[in-house]
Amino acid sequence: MPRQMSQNAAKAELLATPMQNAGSIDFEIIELLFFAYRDFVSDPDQILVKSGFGRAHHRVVHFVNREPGMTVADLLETLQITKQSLARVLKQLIDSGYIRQVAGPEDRRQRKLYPTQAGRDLALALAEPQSRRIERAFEGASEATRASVKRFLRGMQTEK
Amino acid sequence: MPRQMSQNAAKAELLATPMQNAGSIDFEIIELLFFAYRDFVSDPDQILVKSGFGRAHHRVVHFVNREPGMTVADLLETLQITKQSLARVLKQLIDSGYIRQVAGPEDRRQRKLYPTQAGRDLALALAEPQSRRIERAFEGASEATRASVKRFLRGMQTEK
DNA sequence: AAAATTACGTCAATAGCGCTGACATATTTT
DNA sequence: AAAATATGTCAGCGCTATTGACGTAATTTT
Repeated sequence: MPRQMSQNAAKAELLATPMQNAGSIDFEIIELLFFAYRDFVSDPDQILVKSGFGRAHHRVVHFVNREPGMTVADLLETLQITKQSLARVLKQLIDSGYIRQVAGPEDRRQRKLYPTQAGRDLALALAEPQSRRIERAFEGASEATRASVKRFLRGMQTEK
Repeated sequence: MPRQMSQNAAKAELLATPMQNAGSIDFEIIELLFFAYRDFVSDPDQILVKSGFGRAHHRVVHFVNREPGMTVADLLETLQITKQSLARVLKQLIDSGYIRQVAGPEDRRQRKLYPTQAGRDLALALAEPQSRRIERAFEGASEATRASVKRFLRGMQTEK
């Protein structure tokens, strides 16, 4: 029965069993991270499309608001992207009046970045739905639990 | 002194104070999520470039391994992308021998997706460094803490 | 003072991954 | 027979990232 055999051979290479518990890998939490992060960024994404901006603009406006006076090099270090990637996004935010550059007082090659009031407002508007989502996820949680989650997230980061 | 005044006016629009504690928004955890997720996906990304694949391939190969026999529609629902987005990625995985399609036994319009052994191996290889990272982040944590983190991540998801 | 380095900007080309819109085919349902 | 469904495909586009190369101004080193 060559026909049957070849069918079996073909079928034999297909795996019908769900991947789980393989080598003590927790696939569930891997998926939870994927879904959680996807929905977490979906809130600001919806707001950003209205302004013609994207996720990259969000990141820039966020960190400049968090640390006004940071330099372009600081920002590249924080975001871990290339200056060519940053260039367009930063230019658009400056042209749109959300961020301004000031030559460094000591080192005038540097461009210190500051938010305008519009930039601050935008950063807050983007953070708000994310914050609400986080509060909802923490609903009923103790301070200890919040601390545990933060410790976990810190532990997920690559150490530099 | 019009010159001085215009200088002051320009400066007045720049905010030098770091954005923090505004309206009880926890900016720290927002950043922790960003950094944690970025580093979390960096592990598989490094492996994937060697095969000429990307993050989208990872997701497809992951979920097909988690639920062998899922249809294209199931996958689109899970990933929440369009079929056009999925098409190229899925085709490449099929052409490369990581995934196979089988016509649905009841509804022959359906294409049930199964991993090959190579597909299973790839999914495991990609999950492994992520799992190690998660274990490191949980190092010393109790079962209760792990459960709390999972509950938090579940709470971050948009309810359907 | 000249040379090297640094901080930043920019031009050009490319890749990955998502999107919309339109159309085609096979199959199942009505 | 007609309508709906599941899937595939073509074409074009947008956003974000990449590498490589080059330019300019300012600072540091020699």
